[in-house]
Amino acid sequence: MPAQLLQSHQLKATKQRRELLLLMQREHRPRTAEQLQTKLKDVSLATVYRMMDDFLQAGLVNRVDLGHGHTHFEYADPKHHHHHLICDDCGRIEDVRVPNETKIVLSVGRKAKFRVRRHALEFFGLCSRCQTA
Amino acid sequence: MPAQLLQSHQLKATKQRRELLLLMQREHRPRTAEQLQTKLKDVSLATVYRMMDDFLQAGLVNRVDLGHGHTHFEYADPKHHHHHLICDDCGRIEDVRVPNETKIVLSVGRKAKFRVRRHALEFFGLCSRCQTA
DNA sequence: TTCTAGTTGAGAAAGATTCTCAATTAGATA
DNA sequence: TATCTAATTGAGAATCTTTCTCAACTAGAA
Ligand SMILES: [Mn+2]
Ligand SMILES: [Mn+2]
Ligand SMILES: [Zn+2]
Ligand SMILES: [Zn+2]
Repeated sequence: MPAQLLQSHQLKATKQRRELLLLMQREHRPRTAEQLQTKLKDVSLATVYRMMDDFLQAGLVNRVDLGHGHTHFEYADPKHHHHHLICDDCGRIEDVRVPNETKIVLSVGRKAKFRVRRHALEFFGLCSRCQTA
Repeated sequence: MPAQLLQSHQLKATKQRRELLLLMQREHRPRTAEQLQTKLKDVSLATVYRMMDDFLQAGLVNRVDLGHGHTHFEYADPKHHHHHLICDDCGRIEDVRVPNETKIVLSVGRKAKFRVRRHALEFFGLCSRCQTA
């Protein structure tokens, strides 16, 4: 599947790209370039970053800023669009869906005459466990 | 005003902090540490970063990720909470308010039993000028 | 099988942010 | 007002993340 998905975006289906895309589909969690490289073995870190640029352009992955000082990447499954709740205390990351998000985004864009192509949204605070503690 | 605002947050009202806070209140636009330092003169870049940490903790400023590879900071005026529309083409940045945002954020937090303390939201795409061109 | 534009590895380079530590200072106290 | 001390700052080194360079390699077209 990764091979065809890559080619449908005009990307050569190299071994490295197929492996990275498959890995990200399996993980479906925000990961740093370094974390991904570790699980890939035999792929240069520079190549991970380069592939990530390609995937971002193709819309296959999203950039996620968890406020850790380095970028995280996550597979962009259009069927499971979501955002994140990030605990300031324990660092736990939960996925969350925002009701009526599509409508909200469309209305914001329409009002400003801005064609919204993508958006980034994260919530920071205290997860349920850390609130009680 | 900056002096009292600082002290109300348990921050010593040093010359550097007063100047930086005043500058950010005037600019009310996302700025990098370096851009701010340039306008301050006689303040070390390390100090700008340190003050930014203090201000972030106090909730006086927000971190803004415009996707430029470095962090921007913006004065957090509670009376003018807003987000940004960032043009992929020309880089223009527009402020935008999201209707019923407070309600949406509260409902997301309630549903997940997560105490949301802050959130980051940016929209990327094409501004009105770049759509026609 | 051949050809070539696109891709990759390895390490250097570039940038951004943090750290170290001696010198300075805000503001509490006498 | 003068003194004292913990907090803050400047300068540059250090660290960390991301990008760049360029020679070697390969996907996929012919
Ligand atoms: Mn997720
Ligand atoms: Mn703004
Ligand atoms: Zn937590
Ligand atoms: Zn534009």
